[in-house]
Amino acid sequence: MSNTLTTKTAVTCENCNLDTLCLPNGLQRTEIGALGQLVKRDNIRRKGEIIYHVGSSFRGIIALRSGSAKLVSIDSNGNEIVVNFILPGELLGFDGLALQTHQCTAIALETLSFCHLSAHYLDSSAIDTAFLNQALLQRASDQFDSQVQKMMLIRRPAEERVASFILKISERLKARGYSALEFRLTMSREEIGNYLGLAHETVSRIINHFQALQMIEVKSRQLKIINKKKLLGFYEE
Amino acid sequence: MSNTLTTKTAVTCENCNLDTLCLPNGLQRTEIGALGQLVKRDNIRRKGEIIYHVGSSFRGIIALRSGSAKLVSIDSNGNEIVVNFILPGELLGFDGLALQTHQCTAIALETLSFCHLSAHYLDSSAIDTAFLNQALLQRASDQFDSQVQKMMLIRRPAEERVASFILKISERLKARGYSALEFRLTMSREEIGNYLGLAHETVSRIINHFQALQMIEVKSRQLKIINKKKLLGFYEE
DNA sequence: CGACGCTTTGAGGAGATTCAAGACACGTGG
DNA sequence: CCACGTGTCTTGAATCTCCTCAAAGCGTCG
Repeated sequence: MSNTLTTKTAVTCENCNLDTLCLPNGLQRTEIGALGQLVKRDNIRRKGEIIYHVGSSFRGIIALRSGSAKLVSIDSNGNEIVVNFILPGELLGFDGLALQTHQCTAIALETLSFCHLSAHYLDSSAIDTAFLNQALLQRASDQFDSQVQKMMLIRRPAEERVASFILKISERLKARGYSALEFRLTMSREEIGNYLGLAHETVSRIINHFQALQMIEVKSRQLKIINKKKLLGFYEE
Repeated sequence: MSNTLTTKTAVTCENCNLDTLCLPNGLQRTEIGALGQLVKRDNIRRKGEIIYHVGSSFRGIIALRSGSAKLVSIDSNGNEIVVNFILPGELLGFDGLALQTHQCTAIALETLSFCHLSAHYLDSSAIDTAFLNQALLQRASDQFDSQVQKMMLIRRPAEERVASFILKISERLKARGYSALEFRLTMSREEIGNYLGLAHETVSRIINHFQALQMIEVKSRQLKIINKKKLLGFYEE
């Protein structure tokens, strides 16, 4: 692994800059080292390519190292809904845990790289599984909490949903070391609308309305937050 | 525990009639016995009483033995939404797992009883925690899957949501040994509407519309499914 | 048996969708 | 480097679904 052609030095869990966000968070130093042995790195996908497909057997938990992805669910009529967007440092794959078969499809929104913690080791005792299981359980529950939060958001008026969406993306990017106030959306209006339960025209209208109100500046997918308080005010009244 | 005043013999995990639905499902006989030692039984709540409250510290996973409950989430503005309804044999409490603090409130819809697997033992090694952790992980993931399913449902037209709701309750009751075609709803129209993202008047209208179409028979909360195919047809076109 | 809460039913209105068309951005090839 | 084409984004107008408000009917429980 150390003789790659990249200019970077080999990345392990021990020196990964996402370690505080990713699964190792909370593990002992030695355990992180052990975990590092079990992880497959340097997986790459390009825009539109699939990370895993609905119905495929669960192969493990995935940690996004760079780039972004969307998690979509498809019902029996072929309706596709965006369950979540995944940013660097975030985990992916919990939809395959319960039934050992993925219930969703994960698709790259841009070029991305990810690490892969093989399912084989999730129930083996290669490392202190008690702690790892605990961590996984927490992450899985966290996914549940997020869905509940999203459910609450979907009940709110369209403008609140969009305001909240912008602010949440901002927060998540900030937590990962990116600018909180100026960033590029990697998903289309259509995908945002699908995620928020709105038509893409509605999303577009509201985003431009926010711009007219001096809350944000938008140019296509480039977004700049001008007045965070006003945005917050939309759903904290 | 065996010297209770009830007429039933003492219930343990080993002789509980919900064993195939509850957590022990898949455990070894001896492990079920061990698990039984850790469970607090005979907890009772009456209609409207709280099982656990949002913000309270996580004390463990709960298995509903009889009766039904609702799981509600409350946002910063005091808006209350019904996240889920819980039927006998179903598990509860996963909203407290990630942050060790409950994110939701669980409330009895009628008189109910439940078992309580103390959180203290979830990370101790009193029994084969590898297996139990695995089981818990699967249940937690299952909760996530359910929320994704619900998310998809909420995108559908109101009539589909109600049809799906009726059929899902029917299936869940059937799996627990109750009649699949005739049952009593333990929740109000208001609560159904809240759960499905509809006004209670809309729920009422649609239920009565279904009755006019000879799909169901309704008398207040008593419900009888007359034509399951027609109901299915509403969202499987 | 009376009161309260839940359910039903109707009318009107608001918010978001759908349909349609034009503007813009981006990647491709000349 | 620019022209072109495709897909994305914007904007407008008409429509529709579902909500809100209002009031009456029913059921349930003290």
